[in-house]
Amino acid sequence: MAEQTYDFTAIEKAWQRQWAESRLYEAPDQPDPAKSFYMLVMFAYPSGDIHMGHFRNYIIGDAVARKQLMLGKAVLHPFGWDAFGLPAERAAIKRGVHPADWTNQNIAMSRATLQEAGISFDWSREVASCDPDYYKWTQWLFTQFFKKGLAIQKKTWVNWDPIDKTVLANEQVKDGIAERSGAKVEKKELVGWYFAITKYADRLIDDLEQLPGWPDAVRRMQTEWIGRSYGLEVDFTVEETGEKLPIYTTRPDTIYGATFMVVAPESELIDRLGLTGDDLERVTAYRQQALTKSEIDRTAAGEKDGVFTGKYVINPYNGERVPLWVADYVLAHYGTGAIMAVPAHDERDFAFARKYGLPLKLVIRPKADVSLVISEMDDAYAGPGFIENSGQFDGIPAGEEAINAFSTYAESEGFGRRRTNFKLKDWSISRQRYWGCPIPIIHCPKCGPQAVPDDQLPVVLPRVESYMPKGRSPLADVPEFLNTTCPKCGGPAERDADTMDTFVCSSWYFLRYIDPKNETALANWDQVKAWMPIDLYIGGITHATGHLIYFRFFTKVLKDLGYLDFDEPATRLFNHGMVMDAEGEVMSKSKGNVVSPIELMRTRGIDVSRLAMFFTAPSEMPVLWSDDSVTGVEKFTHNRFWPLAESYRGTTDALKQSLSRDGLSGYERDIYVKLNQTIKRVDEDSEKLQFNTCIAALMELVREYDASKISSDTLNDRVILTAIQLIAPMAPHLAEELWQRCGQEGSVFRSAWPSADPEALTGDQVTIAVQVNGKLRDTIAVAADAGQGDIEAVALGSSRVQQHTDGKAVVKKIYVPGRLLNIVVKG
RNA sequence: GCGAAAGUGGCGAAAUUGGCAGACGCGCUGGACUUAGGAUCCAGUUCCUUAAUCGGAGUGGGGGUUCGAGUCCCCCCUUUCGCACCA
Repeated sequence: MAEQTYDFTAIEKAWQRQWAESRLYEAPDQPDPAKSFYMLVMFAYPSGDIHMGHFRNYIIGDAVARKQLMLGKAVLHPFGWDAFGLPAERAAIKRGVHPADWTNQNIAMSRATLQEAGISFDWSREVASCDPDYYKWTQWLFTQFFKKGLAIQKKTWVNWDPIDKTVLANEQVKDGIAERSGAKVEKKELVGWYFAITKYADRLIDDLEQLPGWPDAVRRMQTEWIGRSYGLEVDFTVEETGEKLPIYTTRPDTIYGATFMVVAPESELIDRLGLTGDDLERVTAYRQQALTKSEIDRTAAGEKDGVFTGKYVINPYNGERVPLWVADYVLAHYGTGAIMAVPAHDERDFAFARKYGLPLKLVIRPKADVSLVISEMDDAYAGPGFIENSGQFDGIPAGEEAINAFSTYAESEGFGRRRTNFKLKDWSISRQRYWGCPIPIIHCPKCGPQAVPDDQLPVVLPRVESYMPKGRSPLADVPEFLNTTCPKCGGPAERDADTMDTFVCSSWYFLRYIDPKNETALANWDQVKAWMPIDLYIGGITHATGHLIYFRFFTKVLKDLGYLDFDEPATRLFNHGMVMDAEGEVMSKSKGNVVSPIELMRTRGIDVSRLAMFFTAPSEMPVLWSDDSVTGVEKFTHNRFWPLAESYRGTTDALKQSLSRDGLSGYERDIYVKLNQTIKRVDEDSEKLQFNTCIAALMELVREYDASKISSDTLNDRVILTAIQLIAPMAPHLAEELWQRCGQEGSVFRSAWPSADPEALTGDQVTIAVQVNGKLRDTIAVAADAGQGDIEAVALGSSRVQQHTDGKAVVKKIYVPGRLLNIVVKG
């Protein structure tokens, strides 16, 4: 046979055409749930180019999807576009292209790239969140939430982005900086829509235990983000008026040590204090400057400041009178927006007390007979100990036991109650921007906010020509959109002019893939039950406390609404590592260090590019990409793997003929064992998404394979066909071509994934490491079935071993079957 | 500041989870074949010592548990990530 070189371009194009024609990757609508696999990668924001990070993400999912196909599963492996959002608007303003056109162009470009890359997406199920057929159901979900009281309108202090001129959710602000625009976030009081995610806070934490297939890091981050704490709400009272001022504390056992109380500047409690004169002036001035400070300036660790209100409050436990302060280190939205300050035992209160000369009072002694001395303290004491100076509670160990005693007392006296608090806030979803999903609410002056009836959905986003951010939604200036009639009374009414946070659109897209063209329902719920939950969800860890909480929340709501019968959307989550340049810098256009995957695939081949990415590091680790990474796998592919087909001998049914270790001898037996060891390694490591070692195992097999030493045609062909199957998930075009060249019928992806012959996983001989006192002294080759006695005899006969045992007494011998013998000597 | 994860050759990494450290690959060195080679093939490649074996050291540093530690425990150092006044 004339040697043929590996013409990857022709091969890759030809197979992509063939796969599309045979609709190999189209998923059935209603699979057998026991034999289905939902492989999901996070859908993409259509920025126009596919970078190395996308490429890595998608080839990992692709390899899994292909292996599952070979395992005989019905595989759903869809893709789509997270298509609403601010960058489209920015591009529109900058270049004068309408956001819809800009988005559609980018989708077309990105889709073409992914199709050229040969990823096994089922393109017949593609969705885009900006498509009215899609966002009709985003709106329908909103109305469902609204009817259940889970979409609520509130006036609250919000994160305001002064550059993008819109509200941001908590999850979109990092360190007081807006994630997208980079602006310092300001506080602003606004009316907007919220999803009542806090009602699900407990379940969102507790159900994480149902997710052993999720990385611990993500579960921990979510737990901390939701931030559950158990504490006590205690009513202090204003001395003059007797009005209740509740505080929240997780340490009620330190309440006798409260020497002042602090209220957040936003708190309306202050308005009810009846402040006058200097007090009013001072407090008002402080409140105003605190509120105009940006989030980052305000929360910057360091100096705390505040002002005295001139008022005093009474501690209900001991009747003590303590001063009431206003300070911005107390957060308005957490607990009651007010705290008791125990400077002796809380670091922050300590710092504040020192700054303003407020007194300290000790209520915990570290040991039963050792008290602290205030004048010697340069930090608060937050350690263990025993309660003191606290009347009837003295002597109780501080912490859980004391907290219980104090809490029970407050409840029985009626001035306090146990409460659970969360750091998680309700999800702010109103955005004062154009390019988003319209909120399907009609504001009627008589009937209040009304959900748009189902038969009037979708509320179509009108095509407007002005989308400059002005601090209120551009849709508010479109009378044809705005003016409508109330669905309840028929009177004149106005539509809500805000659009939804794009994270709403991405919280349910995985359901739409299952039945993307359904016009009468979000999806056929029977089909949803057959495919869901997602078997493997792959994406970056950046979404740990955003999207990955939101989509769990949506799933739980839909379960409560009776549409779903499961609590969690994805049983296994995998966060792939980042792709950076060779110096470890994040790739970005401004740095000019971007490597284009499409360029790489065109010059070196798709499969070689994939193998290079897989081989460089296990999937969860970061990759510092350099084109040098390609060299090794490229040589392997062209010079070692591709020529395998020429050694193929054309046995019929080489994969089905029976072969056994006992029926073979010499090299044939060795290569048969090696083949089965390789199957086992590739199978196990690919399950863990460790494709780097899968490739290493295949390299070893191919190097050891020598056709000239094999007389059995069946064995020879078995090795070749199996190797092709094992590499197929990682190098699909190459495998498909070789499969066909070896005369196999149909696609390699319809062939059965190899399983290892359990009788053929060990060779005839094993190498035993011989140690003396734990140090390696020799290795000996023995028959695989040799007993411990035989092995000890050989080991003790070794001169290298004797060198270290002569003249010494053997104390004991430790034998690890098939691996190691350790001889312990003394003297 | 709090929390978590990770530190293994010149480089990317492997190590059956407590059992031969460095598989596989890059790079490098030497050789073969070549008019030529940045192609291909073969051999070597943790460090020290050695002609080579032998021997010794070795998984960020220090201690510990164990017959045996990259792996488990304690204390440091460094890096990365997450949270960042949540009372």
